[in-house]
Amino acid sequence: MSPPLPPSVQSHLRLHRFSTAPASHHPPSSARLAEQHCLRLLSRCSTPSAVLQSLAFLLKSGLHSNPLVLTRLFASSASAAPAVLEPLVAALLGPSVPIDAFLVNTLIRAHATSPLPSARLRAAAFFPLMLRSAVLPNKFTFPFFLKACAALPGSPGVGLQAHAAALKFGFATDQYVSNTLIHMYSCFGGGFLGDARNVFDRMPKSSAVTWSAMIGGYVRGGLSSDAVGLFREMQATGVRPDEVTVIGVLAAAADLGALELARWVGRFVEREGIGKSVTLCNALIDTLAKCGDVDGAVAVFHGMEERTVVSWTSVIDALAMEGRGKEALVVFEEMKTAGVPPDDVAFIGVLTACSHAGMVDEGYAYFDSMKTEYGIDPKIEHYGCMVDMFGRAGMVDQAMEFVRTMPIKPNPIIWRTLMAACRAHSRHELGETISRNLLNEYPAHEANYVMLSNVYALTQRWKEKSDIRREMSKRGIKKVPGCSLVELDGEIHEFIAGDKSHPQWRDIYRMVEEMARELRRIGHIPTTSEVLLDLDEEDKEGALQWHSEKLAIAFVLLRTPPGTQIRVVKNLRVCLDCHAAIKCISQVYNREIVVRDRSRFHRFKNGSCSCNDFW
DNA sequence: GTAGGGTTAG
Repeated sequence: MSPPLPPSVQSHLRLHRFSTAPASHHPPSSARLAEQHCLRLLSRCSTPSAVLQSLAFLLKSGLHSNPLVLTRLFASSASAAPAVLEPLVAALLGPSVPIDAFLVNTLIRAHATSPLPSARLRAAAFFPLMLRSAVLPNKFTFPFFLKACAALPGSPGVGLQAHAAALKFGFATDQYVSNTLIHMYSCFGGGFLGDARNVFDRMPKSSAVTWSAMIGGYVRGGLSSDAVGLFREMQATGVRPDEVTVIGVLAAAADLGALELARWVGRFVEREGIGKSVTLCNALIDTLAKCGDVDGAVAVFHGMEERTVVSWTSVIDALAMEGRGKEALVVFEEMKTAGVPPDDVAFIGVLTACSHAGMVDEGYAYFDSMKTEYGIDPKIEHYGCMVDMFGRAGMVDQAMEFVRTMPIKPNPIIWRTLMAACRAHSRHELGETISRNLLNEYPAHEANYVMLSNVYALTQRWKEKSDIRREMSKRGIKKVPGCSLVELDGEIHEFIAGDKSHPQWRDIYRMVEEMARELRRIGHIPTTSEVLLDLDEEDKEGALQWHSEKLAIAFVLLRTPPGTQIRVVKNLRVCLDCHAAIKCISQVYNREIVVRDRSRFHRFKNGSCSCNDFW
């Protein structure tokens, strides 16, 4: 059904009828008039509803087969709602419309950038349509087409065909096409990163775009060290990095927790006169925060002339990560006062802040306000925050009831959040039930085995526990090894639990032993029981003493002068024993130790931690 | 009318 036409269109229709009446010598063709009107209308189409109205007019006036009008409409609708795109496609494919490359290109682009997966899926299908209609692709076709394929990382086959077609039509060596190929392959992940690198290596000429695409690809693939390495290579070749390149490097620094690098990028941007756009500042805020420099992040925020909802959200997240929930809420209120309406992502930050600071009532009020004040439908992430909030506060039954009654099907993350609550508040029976269900539904996920095994350990059911372990190894499921990173003099050093691959491992292990002696001297008792060993997600085989964070801390203690801050980034959560041990280390060695966990920051100083043992 | 980029529950 067509929506009601706006008054302007209705008045035009009247005008239209009027003008079709027999007139003077050169009667203007009604089709021509309507087309002109339509083009005028479309040139003002900036909102989905405007596009929809134009569409209604098109269908009514029979212009939906006019290629010029259609092309313009597709271009206007690139940012419009998917609901608009669907009838457009139907309009195109229904009547016999003369198709040219321009039209198909526009169509591919409009669909490739749609937020709806089904629309993106269709984007790539327009290329065969082009060939069927005996239209040759032009130089604009492949960048659009490949970008559409990049949006479908689940079906790399389409992308491979696209690459083959680009070769066949002689466009594969075009700069734009090559750059997009790098991007596309790196979006596919896994071994395709090698294909991206292949394209990159074979390009005779490269630009900042080329390097940025490859750097971004490494970051996306979790190879942030390689991204940084490639950036250094880029500087050696003399290609001038631009804003986008630098944003890629910042993402790498954020991933690695490399504060020195992040600060260096800040200075580099100033020195090189790279424009400090809102996007760049947002990346800088996020990166500094993820490297543990919240105050630096806030300083960047305050220095910005223009701020978007992303800027505000980044600061809120930064504070929430440090457990500074009250401050995060203050910023959220300031954002609203500043006239920036929060979006769904901002609410995730706010709800996380409430959850981590134990502010259940506030959290509930904000959750309600999403819908009532801002018309935002909560997504699974928001429900997840609420479950976490109840769970952390010890309201496990409320959390369970919340999950039972929520309008979205709970996903594994929701169940794992509940599990964490059960573990923290000793609700072993409920935990076991959830854990078993989870494992039945998702038998390929290692985390689910670890959880059930932890429940058995907590209830001293060693037999069941070892059964689970056996099941895991039988299925070839491995735990993710614990891994800690530290940055020293611009180098990133990586430590894995119990590994001896570092060139200085002998010194490091001696230092760890010395640390253990010192800790015992002041009365720290290592929690070596198997229960606690398994409480962590860390590999069971790695003895507590050789947990990666301890190796990393020992290394930095050896290599830096007294009083220097120690910063560690860990891929998993810190285990109970390491948490207690690091508190003591901060006291004995008089060092501030900042550990970025999988979920938050811990600042150890004078024998205590900023998380107040609540994490 | 063409390429690379910022915030997201545990």
